[in-house]
Amino acid sequence: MRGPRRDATENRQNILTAAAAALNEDPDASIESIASEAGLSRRALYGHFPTRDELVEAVLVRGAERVGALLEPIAHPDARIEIALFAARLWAEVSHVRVMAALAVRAPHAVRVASALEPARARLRGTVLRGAADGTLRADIPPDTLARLIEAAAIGVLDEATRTSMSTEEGHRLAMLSALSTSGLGWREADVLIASTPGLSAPQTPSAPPPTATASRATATRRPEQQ
Amino acid sequence: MRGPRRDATENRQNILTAAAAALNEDPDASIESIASEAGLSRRALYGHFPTRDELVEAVLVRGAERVGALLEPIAHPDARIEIALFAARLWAEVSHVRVMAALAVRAPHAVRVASALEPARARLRGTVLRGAADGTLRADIPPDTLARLIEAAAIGVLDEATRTSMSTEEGHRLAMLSALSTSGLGWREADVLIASTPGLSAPQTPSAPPPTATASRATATRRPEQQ
DNA sequence: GCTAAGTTGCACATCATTGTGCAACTTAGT
DNA sequence: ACTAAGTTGCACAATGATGTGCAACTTAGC
Repeated sequence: MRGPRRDATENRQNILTAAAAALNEDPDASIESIASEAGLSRRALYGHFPTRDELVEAVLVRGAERVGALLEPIAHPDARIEIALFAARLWAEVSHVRVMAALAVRAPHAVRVASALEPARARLRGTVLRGAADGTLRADIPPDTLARLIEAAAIGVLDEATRTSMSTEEGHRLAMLSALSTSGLGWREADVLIASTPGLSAPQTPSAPPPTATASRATATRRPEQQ
Repeated sequence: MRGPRRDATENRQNILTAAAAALNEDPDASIESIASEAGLSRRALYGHFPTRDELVEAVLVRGAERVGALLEPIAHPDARIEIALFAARLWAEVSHVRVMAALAVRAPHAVRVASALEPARARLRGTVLRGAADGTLRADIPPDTLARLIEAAAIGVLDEATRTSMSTEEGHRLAMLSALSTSGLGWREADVLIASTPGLSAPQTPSAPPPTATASRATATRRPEQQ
């Protein structure tokens, strides 16, 4: 009789995604707003997370894990293509990535975000390094710096995608183009590479195609009093 | 007998730059912290700005004006070069630009920042449009979008510059490279363009004495501090 | 249908921050 | 040296958000 209830653990996930959405549009979103977006009372949140900070932390870790897991299986002999694939996959996780990017700016969380993202970043650095070594990527910028610039460029696209409603295909393409351009490719090269490489042309998202972040808002306050 | 004192108006400037610096590392910096950074008491700030919001607003407007004024005189028949020049000038105003970028994310200020930056952005859009029309810039991304991506890329460099201490020369070069790459140039093209165009090669800061080679050690020297 | 897990609403303490009022002090400008 | 402009420090009210305690209620799982 003392097992944790099923709907409770599932609520925990709701809270996390609600928090991600809320923090996405305002990094200072209050517990209150997060709770209402999750369809719970403020008080109930404390049953799952003892502290706002721990909640944010959880969102962070979860996001970083997702991104990490998403990037991990990607591999390609051509560093350029691998980077394009990175960008493409990142696009599938727009909201998570943006939350982290937004929180990374806040002084208090900066360190945590950094450490949470480290694995994924290390991965990118590795790819950039390889590309610089075999001449497929630019050689005029130190690899470590270049890796961060690519990341920044990718996040730029994600921001842009959120600001203007952008179709999934368009975002997918832009993310790759941006990453490739920053990597040193001329725009024609980039276009050709994308067009001629099977697997880059279309966003093959089997799961859920994320349109553009947070859909529901405003009318909150209402809680699900189902049967 | 009733003229405003000289040191008071000069304190106002101190406050603004202090606020810029403080908000730069934490967009939520308290009045207290801003005051102490400016060397004044919290109470004294209210003698200059009635409200925290108005202070932030002032920082914003000032930053936007600076950037606007900085970009306004730039003109070049070649859109690519004009963009490189934009990036270069932006580099000279790192802190101001970064503050605005950081504040642009905050929900409350987003609109104001946007409108304050509008002139500068319009300028960039114009240049991108021209470049797209005459074939010097990429044609695979809608100009308006491209303009924002270039902006994002530039800010990415600025962030990177702030994170790692970066020499003035390095930052200058990176800012231009990043903008040009996003604009569609291949890295070799970009390098050649910069090298072959007089006026792009070095950060022409009349005030700061160019570090005479002796200083630069492995660990990059310092980054250009604002006034 | 029992029961513990989970939720709710409210009251309450705490805390950080903002913005004001006021008296005393210091300084710039004349 | 006189005076108004500016500054300081303190006290104080007002928020707004966080986190806790508690009693009552609802629901999932057995």
